[in-house]
Amino acid sequence: MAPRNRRNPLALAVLSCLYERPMHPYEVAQTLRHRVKHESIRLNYGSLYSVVEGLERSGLISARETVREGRRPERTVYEITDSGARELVEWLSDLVSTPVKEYLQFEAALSLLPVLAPEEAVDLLGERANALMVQIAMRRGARAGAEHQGLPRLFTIEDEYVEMLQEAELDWVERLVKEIEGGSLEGIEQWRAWHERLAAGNGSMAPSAEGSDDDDETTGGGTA
Amino acid sequence: MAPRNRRNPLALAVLSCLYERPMHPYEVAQTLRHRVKHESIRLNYGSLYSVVEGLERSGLISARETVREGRRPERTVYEITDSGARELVEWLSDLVSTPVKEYLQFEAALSLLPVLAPEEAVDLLGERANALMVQIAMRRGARAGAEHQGLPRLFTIEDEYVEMLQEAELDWVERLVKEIEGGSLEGIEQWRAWHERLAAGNGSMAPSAEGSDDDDETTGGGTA
DNA sequence: TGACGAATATCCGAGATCGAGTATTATCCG
DNA sequence: CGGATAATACTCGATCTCGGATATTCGTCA
Repeated sequence: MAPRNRRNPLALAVLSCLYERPMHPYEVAQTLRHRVKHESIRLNYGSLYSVVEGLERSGLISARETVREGRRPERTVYEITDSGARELVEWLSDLVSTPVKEYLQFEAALSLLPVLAPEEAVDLLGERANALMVQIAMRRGARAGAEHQGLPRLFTIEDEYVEMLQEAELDWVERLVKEIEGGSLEGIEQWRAWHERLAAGNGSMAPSAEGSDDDDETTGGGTA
Repeated sequence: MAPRNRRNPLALAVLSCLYERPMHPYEVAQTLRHRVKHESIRLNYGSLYSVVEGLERSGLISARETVREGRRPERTVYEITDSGARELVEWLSDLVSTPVKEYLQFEAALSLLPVLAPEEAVDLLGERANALMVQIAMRRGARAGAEHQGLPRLFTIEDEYVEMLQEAELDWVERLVKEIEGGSLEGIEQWRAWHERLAAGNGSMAPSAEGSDDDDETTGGGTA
């Protein structure tokens, strides 16, 4: 009973399905698809089967039977165990109650933004803002149009969360663009200066701000 | 020259460091640490060296020399190639201009929220709200207190982004709690009803809302 | 001076992840 | 009725990821 690895939320989704009733892995996938949970939880068959294997090894689920219909591949039906049900609730509670640090692609990009020229950055951020507007509109359309086939909000609450994040990001990006264009973003002079020197053929540039006065290499840097 | 895999942003960070000057991998790590970029870009030594290997295989960087000082392990110094510099700008531009779908842990949790009892959910969401307040306060404190050692905002813009996301989430979570408590969240009656039946010993519950009218479960009903 | 921890610099193997492949049956369409 | 497409149910191998070893040197404090 190796202590489970709580990295992949697909395992959590599998547990939650088997909590309802026993299923075979492919059926779990179908269920998640029908409920559109694969848009919040990464689901691909490669991972699914290894995740299921892992859950079995840890004693959180157990194979109940393997059926074969005609000459189609065997289906192994799994059921959740008591410790599996406990793990489901514990893990889920943990995810709800405790924010974890996520490493977002856009965050990474922002952290290296000075590599791009300021005008470039403004254009690209503008593109992003447009894309976000489109995505938000589509999401709203999907929700309003189909009204989720009478599915109460509770069961698509994750969708509202993501929409709200996108809206917040859109606002922020638009403000950032204005700050760059208006020159009110601290550090923009250095940014412009470097890229002008770059354009003039002077190769070396440093996207960090060690140039001013105190060279704190090796000691200072950290925020304690 | 295998077409590079743009999954791990650490590769982007490596490129951006080597864009400034040639370095050996460990030095890249130091640089990123000093600039506190490891809080936006997942950095661990295991990945670093394999990422560097991959970049070399793809011709985006190349080993310039391997130095040995005393009897310490050899250090291989890498430099960026022309195609590496192009890839850096293209990749970064792409990340800035095009939002990608992120699979957030909290999103996953929300999508399975009905597994928990409503009162449980309220408590846990409250805990989350508190934790978020603490994190936001600490982040602000760190920024205001040290004023980033004179580091202009431009170079820590990713930090502002993350703070803004946390604030938005905090607001949203607080609103959600109120909606659950106030009973204004659509679907809450079913939620309560199921969990009351659960508590009364009736085992079977379905966290999806297929019970009312349209029943397309698993495309075939019972396969058993 | 010599013990001890921290820093330097890299490597390794177990496990996770992913997309593509396989083999069969059901469904549709004229 | 036959051929194309979709759906069913899983498998495989190549790559990626991570945490922890490894081996050396530096600083420091008694």
